Parts: sequence; C-alpha cells; structure tokens
Amino acid sequence: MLTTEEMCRKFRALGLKVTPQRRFIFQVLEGNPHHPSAEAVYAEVRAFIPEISLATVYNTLRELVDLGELRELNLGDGKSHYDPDLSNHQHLVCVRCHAVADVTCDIGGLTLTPEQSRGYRLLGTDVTFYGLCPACQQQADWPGQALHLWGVSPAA
Amino acid sequence: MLTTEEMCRKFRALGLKVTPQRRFIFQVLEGNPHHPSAEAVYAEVRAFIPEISLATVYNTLRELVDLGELRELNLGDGKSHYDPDLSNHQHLVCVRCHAVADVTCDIGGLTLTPEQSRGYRLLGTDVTFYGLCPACQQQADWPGQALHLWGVSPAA
DNA sequence: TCCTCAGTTTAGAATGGTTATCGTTTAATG
DNA sequence: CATTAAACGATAACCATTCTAAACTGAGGA
Repeated sequence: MLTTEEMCRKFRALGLKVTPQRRFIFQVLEGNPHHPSAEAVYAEVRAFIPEISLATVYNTLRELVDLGELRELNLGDGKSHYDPDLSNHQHLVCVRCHAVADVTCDIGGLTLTPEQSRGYRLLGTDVTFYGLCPACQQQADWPGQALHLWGVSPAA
Repeated sequence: MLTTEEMCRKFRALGLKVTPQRRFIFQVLEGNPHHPSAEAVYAEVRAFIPEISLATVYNTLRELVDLGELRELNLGDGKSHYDPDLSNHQHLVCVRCHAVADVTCDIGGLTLTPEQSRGYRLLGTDVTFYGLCPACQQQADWPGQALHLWGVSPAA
C-alpha cells in the first residue's frame, strides 16, 4: 500500500474524497504487519474517531482492495484479513489459533501449461501454508490429523 | 472419498450410524467432479429425500471433512465447496463466475526451510490458481485489474 | 423379534461477518 | 459561500453456517 499521504492524493485524483475517517484507516493500515480483520481495524480507528461506523471501515477496505492497494486474505477463521504488503510473499497460518507468519519462497516454478490452464486467462496464484504455530504445538487439545481446511494437500 | 458402501462400513466401524440421509449424501458426493456447495448437495439429495434438513447435510459434510474423506474448498464466493477427490491436485478458479477446473501440477518444490517455517509444524500447502474462464473472457463487463480475492499474488 | 439408548434428524432460532438502505453531513470545486 | 456528488452513521437486511431441543431411529444385545 502507498503511504497515507500518497493514498490521499490517489483518492483525490480518482474523484474520491479524503475524509478524516479514511485518513485514519490509511494510517492504521500503513506498514501494519498484523493482518488485521475489519473488526480489528475498526477497533484501532475508534481510538481516534470514536463515532466511526463499522460500515465505513468495510467500505474503505473494499475500496483499497479494489484499487489493488490492499490484499484480502482468507486465514481460515471465517473473516477477511487485510495486508498492506503487496510484495510477493506467502502466508503460513496456524490451523488452531490462526496466527500468521509471512514467508517468502520462490513460486516461480509454479506455472500452468496452456493445456493445464484449459483456456482460462491466468491472473494470479495463491499459495498458503498451514501448520501449527509453536505455542499451539504445546497444547494437548489438538485432535491430530483433522485438517478441516480449505483445499489443503498434505505436507510432504 | 471412499465408495458409498465403504463409507457406510467406515461409519459403522467408528460407532456412527448409517442413516438413509447419510447414504444418499455419500452417493451424491461419490465421484462428483462439480465441487458442490452444501446448498448444492442439499438440492441433489432432496430429489431422493425431500424432507431432509439442510442441517443434516452440513453435519454430514463436516463429519466427512473431519474424517479426512472430503476436501473443503474456498473458491472465493463466500461459501464452502466440497471435493471428494483426495488425489494431489489443485484448483483453477474463475474470479468472475467461480467456475472451477482441476489442475495437476508438481508442487514438490514448494517447501519451507526450517528458518522459513519459524517453528511452525507444517501440515499442508494450498495452491489455488485464479483466472478468467473462457466464457467470462467474452463478457465485456469485467472491471479489469480488480482482483479482490483472497491473497493473490499477480500472475507471472 | 423386541428393547434400549446413544446417536441422528428436524424445524426453526440464533450467530456472525458483511452488505444494503436511507436520511444527513461534508469535502472539493469555482 | 454555494453547489453537489460523495461519504457518513445507524441500523436493518442478508446469507452461510451452527445451535437448540424435542422427536426419532439404527444397531447390537436380551
């Protein structure tokens, strides 16, 4: 994502207004490494603008995603998370507590041949790793093999 | 997923009962290449058991996922889809209409080094390709670059 | 075959994240 | 300032999924 000031300029250039609400949302997101959910962004922004509406947060996040300034992540906990880091990286998600670690690994070899892509125009590739974070490995209450996740092929 | 008869045996062996509802759900799923949603399974099963409850479909799907007999997929349309094909394959999803094509590509090289995995115990890796299906490429109403998806890095 | 009971089903209510509605307010332009 | 399209806030609506509680039933044993 661009810096807050750059985002403000970009919004104005697109005919979108820069409101205090939006500026604070930009600031909360700028450089944020925590992959916050909409609710988490809402909570942070309310420290500055207590009367802000959750709908405004959702609207602004959506706009940033549509502008390609924000990545929307599915971490398997049923809510969207947001990542202002647009650099080429992947995520390693704890299947128990949904903690996230950024990882960077070369996915250059991951391409589809023309016959594999079946006429689709390829736009992007998502690679997500699933595992147990260090803290959750200590807990005994994990049922083991059960990986009721979204399309996970077993680890090598 | 196992065949319907094998699933019935497996359920009994685990102390789970085999009801008509469950047997028909097994049959709808067996060899099903359409990545159906819960609602879609419900619609199909109702052709045989009109009085079945949607909750029963959800419960049975959940059980199969927990048993490792069914893969739960997130195709970006806000609902879970189910895939009885447990073989090592990936999915190519249309970002506009959410059509899905199975693809098989070697993800053997996709591993994390110990320092990359940061103490996580790696359990699985999800690779999903996003694109525009042939039919949707014909439509002019696609806004172009907008990829408000779940964590997609741009195509090479 | 019949009993028994843990496990299952059902309808409908509840939940939770997200989006839509709509009347009011406001940023940006001139 | 005046204008106006855009944005805001409050809250209702939406939708996939899960929960609840009462009624039902599969499967092993008497």
